[in-house]
Amino acid sequence: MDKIAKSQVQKKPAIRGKRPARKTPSIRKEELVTIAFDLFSERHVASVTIKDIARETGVNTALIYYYFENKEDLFGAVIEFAINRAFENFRKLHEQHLNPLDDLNAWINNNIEEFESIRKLVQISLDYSRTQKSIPAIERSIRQFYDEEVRILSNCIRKGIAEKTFKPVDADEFSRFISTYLDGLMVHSTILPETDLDRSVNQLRAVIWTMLGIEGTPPQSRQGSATP
Amino acid sequence: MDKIAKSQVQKKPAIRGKRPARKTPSIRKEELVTIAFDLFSERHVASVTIKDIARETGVNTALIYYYFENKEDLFGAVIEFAINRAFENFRKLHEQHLNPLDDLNAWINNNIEEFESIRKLVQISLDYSRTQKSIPAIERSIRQFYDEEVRILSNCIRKGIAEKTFKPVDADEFSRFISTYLDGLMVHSTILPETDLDRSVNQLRAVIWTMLGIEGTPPQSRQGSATP
DNA sequence: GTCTATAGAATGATAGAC
DNA sequence: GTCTATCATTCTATAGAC
Repeated sequence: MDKIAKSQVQKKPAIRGKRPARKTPSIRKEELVTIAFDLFSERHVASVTIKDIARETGVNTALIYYYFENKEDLFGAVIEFAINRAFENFRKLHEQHLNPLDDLNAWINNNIEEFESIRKLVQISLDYSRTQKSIPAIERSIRQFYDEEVRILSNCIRKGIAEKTFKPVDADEFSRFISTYLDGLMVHSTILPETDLDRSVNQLRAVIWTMLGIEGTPPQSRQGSATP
Repeated sequence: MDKIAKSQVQKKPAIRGKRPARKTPSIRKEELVTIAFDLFSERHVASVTIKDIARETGVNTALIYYYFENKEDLFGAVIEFAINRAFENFRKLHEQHLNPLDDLNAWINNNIEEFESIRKLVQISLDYSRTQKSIPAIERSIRQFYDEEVRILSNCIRKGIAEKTFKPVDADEFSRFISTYLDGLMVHSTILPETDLDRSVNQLRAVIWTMLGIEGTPPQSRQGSATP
């Protein structure tokens, strides 16, 4: 319900020429959730005030309460939004079924490309978890997110093992291991901003390649190097 | 300065029989920091009120301001406390130099034993990092903590490689990898409380053993199993 | 839909008695 | 050292005009 998609930018022919800022409910709601998402991931929920969100969005405080019951409600919408977006990405991985090795590479690359947005999601999930509040729907979503991420990888590894491309390992267990490492990387890059992501991911690849007994060296990622 | 050690429970012969709660400054300060540490790791700094800390400690709000300038000052003291405690643990690992394999096991076991307290430290460091506030001393401490943790492990691995017990790997890189995974495990166990720690650590051992080409199966940890 | 204005409820922090 | 009392500020949330 209440889908938030960044595409539809239909501006609705201005119901009356009265006020300039008037927007379609869905658009405005999307805007608020998006901005709140960024703020909540940068700072903790309790540190972000309704005023901050209003200011950043360029609207009045009261408007937020027109769209959301209260701050907690908005927070819930933000988590839901972030998880839905993550799931949309997973779909991409589901569709293309190449060979296990290419699938594996696609999975890793997806994690690199989406690193920032996954990092934010993880951070917010972490904040949510430390709330004593329990919202079953949210908890289910978070769990599903992790399950799905691991499931895709696990399937790919299992397939590779079946066709003897990979050495036999416990696919579920090893997938969870990889997923956990990536979470660690997200924490690291927050605590120590100088963390070299490419290097860390290459190290991960080295481990995966060894564990799965893949021939040859894994593809290296090297994005921006300051000194050539 | 202002060492906080949980041992010295000297109650100081009650300066005057006037009030029952009166305590030595260092004792009281330690008490406040310890309790604040627990609260700050369970919930975010901004979600923990001075009143919460006062109530939990069994003192009045004003007393906190007798020992600390303000909330931020207390937060700083808490991080410092947590890091110092972590360093004390490292010392233990520095002293006993057995063979590389035993040292490696000792390092892993230390991480299991201290898991909860390290998890709290990481969580608080993460919270600190999201503050725009920059306290150089704190930042240095956090960095030192990670460096030291990795350095101990790296030395051990390097030694093992030198005496041909371990296969040659980039010791620094691989140590950082392990440290990152453990951070991930901490996040995981917070977000998904049902996370099986023993299992996750065993999986880590499996990876380490393979990467370092260690003969035989790694020691398994199995603490409490519900169904036998 | 969006804003102005403001109520009502914490919260961080201080003055001063004991 | 520790407490009582209280202030100033900040923040969530609402009522009501446009």
